[in-house]
Amino acid sequence: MKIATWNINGVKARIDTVLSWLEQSAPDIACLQEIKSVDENFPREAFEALGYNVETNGQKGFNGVAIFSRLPFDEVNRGLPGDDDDEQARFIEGVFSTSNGVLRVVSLYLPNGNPVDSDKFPYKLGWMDRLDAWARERLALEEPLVLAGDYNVIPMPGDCHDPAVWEGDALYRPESRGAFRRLANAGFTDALRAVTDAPETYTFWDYQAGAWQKNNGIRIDHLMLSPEAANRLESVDVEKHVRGWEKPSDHVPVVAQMAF
DNA sequence: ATGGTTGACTTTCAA
Repeated sequence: MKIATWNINGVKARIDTVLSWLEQSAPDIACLQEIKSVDENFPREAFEALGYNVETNGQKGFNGVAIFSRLPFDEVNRGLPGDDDDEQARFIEGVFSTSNGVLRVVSLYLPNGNPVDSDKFPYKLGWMDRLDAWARERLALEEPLVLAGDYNVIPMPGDCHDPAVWEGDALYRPESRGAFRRLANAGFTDALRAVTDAPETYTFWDYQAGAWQKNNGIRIDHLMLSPEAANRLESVDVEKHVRGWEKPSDHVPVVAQMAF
Protein backbone atom coordinates (compact mmCIF):
# COMPACT_ATOMS: atom_id res chain seq x y z
CA MET A 1 0.00 0.00 0.00
CA LYS A 2 1.24 3.48 -0.93
CA ILE A 3 0.47 6.31 1.48
CA ALA A 4 1.31 9.83 0.30
CA THR A 5 1.36 13.36 1.68
CA TRP A 6 1.35 16.46 -0.53
CA ASN A 7 0.69 20.15 0.03
CA ILE A 8 -0.98 21.04 -3.28
CA ASN A 9 -1.31 24.83 -2.69
CA GLY A 10 -4.88 25.18 -3.90
CA VAL A 11 -7.08 22.50 -5.45
CA LYS A 12 -8.67 24.87 -7.95
CA ALA A 13 -5.31 25.93 -9.37
CA ARG A 14 -3.84 22.43 -9.13
CA ILE A 15 -6.64 20.07 -10.17
CA ASP A 16 -5.08 18.95 -13.46
CA THR A 17 -1.68 18.49 -11.79
CA VAL A 18 -3.19 16.45 -8.95
CA LEU A 19 -5.15 14.26 -11.36
CA SER A 20 -2.01 13.58 -13.41
CA TRP A 21 -0.09 12.73 -10.26
CA LEU A 22 -2.77 10.34 -9.01
CA GLU A 23 -2.69 8.49 -12.32
CA GLN A 24 1.09 8.28 -12.39
CA SER A 25 1.95 7.67 -8.74
CA ALA A 26 -1.24 5.76 -7.93
CA PRO A 27 -1.25 6.14 -4.14
CA ASP A 28 -3.75 4.04 -2.20
CA ILE A 29 -4.18 6.85 0.31
CA ALA A 30 -3.29 10.48 -0.45
CA CYS A 31 -3.19 13.11 2.30
CA LEU A 32 -3.47 16.62 0.85
CA GLN A 33 -2.94 20.00 2.47
CA GLU A 34 -3.76 23.60 1.55
CA ILE A 35 -6.75 22.66 -0.55
CA LYS A 36 -7.90 26.30 -0.12
CA SER A 37 -11.50 25.29 -0.70
CA VAL A 38 -14.67 24.94 1.30
CA ASP A 39 -16.08 21.41 1.39
CA GLU A 40 -19.12 22.34 -0.77
CA ASN A 41 -16.93 23.60 -3.65
CA PHE A 42 -14.30 20.85 -3.53
CA PRO A 43 -14.18 19.10 -6.94
CA ARG A 44 -14.64 15.67 -5.44
CA GLU A 45 -16.26 14.11 -8.54
CA ALA A 46 -13.05 14.43 -10.57
CA PHE A 47 -11.17 12.41 -7.96
CA GLU A 48 -13.98 9.94 -7.35
CA ALA A 49 -13.86 9.20 -11.08
CA LEU A 50 -10.34 7.85 -10.52
CA GLY A 51 -11.65 5.46 -7.89
CA TYR A 52 -11.00 7.44 -4.73
CA ASN A 53 -13.20 8.00 -1.72
CA VAL A 54 -12.87 11.69 -0.82
CA GLU A 55 -13.12 13.35 2.59
CA THR A 56 -12.27 17.00 3.21
CA ASN A 57 -11.98 19.50 6.03
CA GLY A 58 -11.93 22.82 4.21
CA GLN A 59 -12.36 26.52 4.83
CA LYS A 60 -12.65 29.63 2.71
CA GLY A 61 -9.51 30.92 1.07
CA PHE A 62 -6.78 29.30 3.15
CA ASN A 63 -5.68 26.05 4.77
CA GLY A 64 -7.89 23.00 4.36
CA VAL A 65 -6.93 19.30 4.29
CA ALA A 66 -8.22 16.21 2.53
CA ILE A 67 -7.77 12.45 2.38
CA PHE A 68 -8.32 10.41 -0.79
CA SER A 69 -8.50 6.66 -0.31
CA ARG A 70 -9.11 3.60 -2.44
CA LEU A 71 -10.36 1.90 0.74
CA PRO A 72 -13.70 3.09 2.11
CA PHE A 73 -13.62 5.23 5.25
CA ASP A 74 -14.87 3.44 8.37
CA GLU A 75 -14.69 6.70 10.32
CA VAL A 76 -13.72 10.33 9.71
CA ASN A 77 -12.73 12.86 12.39
CA ARG A 78 -12.33 16.54 11.55
CA GLY A 79 -10.38 19.06 13.59
CA LEU A 80 -7.63 18.73 16.17
CA PRO A 81 -9.10 18.56 19.69
CA GLY A 82 -7.97 20.82 22.50
CA ASP A 83 -9.19 24.31 21.52
CA ASP A 84 -12.86 24.93 20.74
CA ASP A 85 -12.02 28.45 19.53
CA ASP A 86 -9.67 27.21 16.79
CA GLU A 87 -11.57 27.56 13.51
CA GLN A 88 -8.66 26.83 11.16
CA ALA A 89 -9.11 23.66 9.07
CA ARG A 90 -5.82 21.84 9.49
CA PHE A 91 -6.61 18.29 10.57
CA ILE A 92 -8.57 15.26 9.37
CA GLU A 93 -8.30 11.64 10.46
CA GLY A 94 -9.50 8.64 8.48
CA VAL A 95 -9.88 5.10 9.83
CA PHE A 96 -9.64 2.13 7.48
CA SER A 97 -9.91 -1.66 7.57
CA THR A 98 -7.10 -3.47 5.80
CA SER A 99 -6.43 -7.17 5.35
CA ASN A 100 -3.97 -6.70 8.22
CA GLY A 101 -6.38 -4.91 10.51
CA VAL A 102 -7.17 -1.29 11.36
CA LEU A 103 -5.17 1.61 9.89
CA ARG A 104 -5.45 5.24 10.99
CA VAL A 105 -4.24 8.05 8.74
CA VAL A 106 -4.14 11.79 9.50
CA SER A 107 -3.68 14.61 7.01
CA LEU A 108 -2.38 17.65 8.91
CA TYR A 109 -1.33 21.18 7.98
CA LEU A 110 0.67 22.56 10.87
CA PRO A 111 0.64 26.37 11.25
CA ASN A 112 3.54 28.23 9.64
CA GLY A 113 4.10 30.45 12.68
CA ASN A 114 5.72 33.45 11.02
CA PRO A 115 6.28 36.18 11.93
CA VAL A 116 7.54 34.92 15.28
CA ASP A 117 6.76 38.21 17.08
CA SER A 118 3.08 37.89 16.15
CA ASP A 119 0.37 35.72 17.70
CA LYS A 120 0.98 33.23 14.90
CA PHE A 121 4.04 31.73 16.60
CA PRO A 122 2.34 30.89 19.93
CA TYR A 123 -0.59 29.55 17.88
CA LYS A 124 1.84 27.20 16.12
CA LEU A 125 3.41 26.02 19.39
CA GLY A 126 -0.01 25.57 20.99
CA TRP A 127 -1.15 23.55 17.98
CA MET A 128 1.92 21.34 18.34
CA ASP A 129 1.14 20.81 22.04
CA ARG A 130 -2.40 19.76 21.12
CA LEU A 131 -1.08 17.43 18.41
CA ASP A 132 1.32 15.87 20.91
CA ALA A 133 -1.46 15.27 23.44
CA TRP A 134 -3.81 13.82 20.79
CA ALA A 135 -1.07 11.62 19.35
CA ARG A 136 -0.11 10.18 22.75
CA GLU A 137 -3.74 9.15 23.29
CA ARG A 138 -3.79 7.43 19.91
CA LEU A 139 -0.46 5.68 20.64
CA ALA A 140 -2.11 3.99 23.63
CA LEU A 141 -4.34 2.14 21.14
CA GLU A 142 -1.21 0.39 19.82
CA GLU A 143 -2.53 0.58 16.26
CA PRO A 144 -0.86 1.50 12.96
CA LEU A 145 -1.13 5.30 12.70
CA VAL A 146 0.34 7.59 10.04
CA LEU A 147 0.57 11.32 10.79
CA ALA A 148 1.08 12.72 7.30
CA GLY A 149 1.42 16.33 6.43
CA ASP A 150 3.07 19.68 6.06
CA TYR A 151 4.60 20.18 9.52
CA ASN A 152 6.22 23.53 8.70
CA VAL A 153 9.20 22.30 10.73
CA ILE A 154 12.77 21.80 9.46
CA PRO A 155 13.90 19.05 11.86
CA MET A 156 17.68 19.24 11.39
CA PRO A 157 20.33 21.50 9.80
CA GLY A 158 20.76 18.97 6.99
CA ASP A 159 17.11 19.44 6.11
CA CYS A 160 17.76 22.85 4.56
CA HIS A 161 20.15 24.25 2.00
CA ASP A 162 21.56 26.97 4.24
CA PRO A 163 20.73 26.80 7.97
CA ALA A 164 22.05 30.33 8.53
CA VAL A 165 19.20 31.93 6.60
CA TRP A 166 16.63 30.00 8.64
CA GLU A 167 17.92 31.15 12.02
CA GLY A 168 15.04 32.77 13.87
CA ASP A 169 12.41 31.58 11.39
CA ALA A 170 9.36 29.83 12.89
CA LEU A 171 10.14 26.74 10.78
CA TYR A 172 13.56 26.38 12.42
CA ARG A 173 13.22 27.96 15.85
CA PRO A 174 14.38 25.72 18.73
CA GLU A 175 10.83 25.68 20.13
CA SER A 176 9.45 24.32 16.84
CA ARG A 177 12.17 21.73 16.41
CA GLY A 178 11.89 20.78 20.08
CA ALA A 179 8.15 20.19 19.76
CA PHE A 180 8.77 18.05 16.68
CA ARG A 181 11.31 16.00 18.65
CA ARG A 182 8.85 15.58 21.51
CA LEU A 183 6.39 14.05 19.07
CA ALA A 184 9.10 11.71 17.80
CA ASN A 185 10.15 10.85 21.35
CA ALA A 186 6.57 9.89 22.19
CA GLY A 187 7.09 7.00 19.80
CA PHE A 188 6.76 8.23 16.21
CA THR A 189 9.27 7.40 13.48
CA ASP A 190 10.14 9.97 10.80
CA ALA A 191 9.60 7.62 7.83
CA LEU A 192 12.18 9.20 5.53
CA ARG A 193 14.86 9.22 8.23
CA ALA A 194 14.13 5.56 8.95
CA VAL A 195 15.37 4.63 5.51
CA THR A 196 18.02 7.25 4.62
CA ASP A 197 20.29 9.84 6.20
CA ALA A 198 20.89 11.58 2.86
CA PRO A 199 21.07 15.37 3.35
CA GLU A 200 19.47 17.82 0.92
CA THR A 201 16.38 15.67 0.51
CA TYR A 202 13.89 18.49 0.24
CA THR A 203 10.11 18.61 -0.07
CA PHE A 204 9.60 22.36 -0.62
CA TRP A 205 11.21 24.97 -2.83
CA ASP A 206 9.93 28.56 -2.70
CA TYR A 207 8.48 30.03 -5.88
CA GLN A 208 10.68 33.09 -5.37
CA ALA A 209 14.26 33.94 -6.25
CA GLY A 210 14.92 30.81 -8.30
CA ALA A 211 14.90 28.56 -5.24
CA TRP A 212 14.09 25.46 -7.32
CA GLN A 213 16.80 26.12 -9.90
CA LYS A 214 19.35 26.62 -7.10
CA ASN A 215 18.06 23.64 -5.11
CA ASN A 216 17.46 26.03 -2.24
CA GLY A 217 14.90 23.81 -0.54
CA ILE A 218 13.76 22.58 2.84
CA ARG A 219 12.30 19.32 4.19
CA ILE A 220 9.08 20.13 6.01
CA ASP A 221 6.62 17.47 4.77
CA HIS A 222 6.81 14.39 6.95
CA LEU A 223 5.25 10.98 7.50
CA MET A 224 5.37 10.18 11.21
CA LEU A 225 4.65 6.54 12.01
CA SER A 226 3.46 4.83 15.17
CA PRO A 227 5.50 1.71 16.06
CA GLU A 228 2.84 -0.54 14.53
CA ALA A 229 3.01 1.48 11.30
CA ALA A 230 6.80 1.82 11.30
CA ASN A 231 7.14 -1.96 11.49
CA ARG A 232 5.30 -2.14 8.16
CA LEU A 233 7.40 0.50 6.37
CA GLU A 234 9.15 -0.77 3.24
CA SER A 235 10.44 2.35 1.44
CA VAL A 236 9.97 6.10 1.09
CA ASP A 237 10.07 8.15 -2.11
CA VAL A 238 10.29 11.95 -2.30
CA GLU A 239 8.84 12.66 -5.75
CA LYS A 240 11.14 15.57 -6.53
CA HIS A 241 10.41 15.51 -10.26
CA VAL A 242 6.89 16.80 -9.59
CA ARG A 243 8.36 20.20 -8.68
CA GLY A 244 9.56 20.53 -12.30
CA TRP A 245 6.09 20.05 -13.81
CA GLU A 246 4.04 22.84 -15.39
CA LYS A 247 2.15 24.88 -12.78
CA PRO A 248 3.73 23.04 -9.86
CA SER A 249 2.89 23.28 -6.20
CA ASP A 250 5.83 24.61 -4.18
CA HIS A 251 5.78 21.25 -2.31
CA VAL A 252 6.33 17.74 -3.70
CA PRO A 253 4.70 14.44 -2.66
CA VAL A 254 6.34 12.17 -0.09
CA VAL A 255 5.22 8.57 -0.54
CA ALA A 256 5.68 5.59 1.76
CA GLN A 257 5.36 2.03 0.59
CA MET A 258 3.90 0.01 3.45
CA ALA A 259 3.04 -3.66 3.96
CA PHE A 260 -0.72 -3.51 4.43
C1' DA B 1 18.97 43.50 -5.74
C1' DT B 2 15.66 45.24 1.05
C1' DG B 3 13.68 42.23 -4.32
C1' DG B 4 11.51 37.85 -5.81
C1' DT B 5 6.28 34.31 -6.96
C1' DT B 6 1.90 32.15 -6.46
C1' DG B 7 -3.07 31.55 -4.98
C1' DA B 8 -7.43 33.19 -3.33
C1' DC B 9 -9.86 37.09 -3.85
C1' DT B 10 -10.84 42.31 -3.28
C1' DT B 11 -7.69 44.66 -1.51
C1' DT B 12 -4.17 42.70 0.59
C1' DC B 13 -2.94 38.57 3.09
C1' DA B 14 -0.64 34.12 3.55
C1' DA B 15 3.08 31.46 2.39
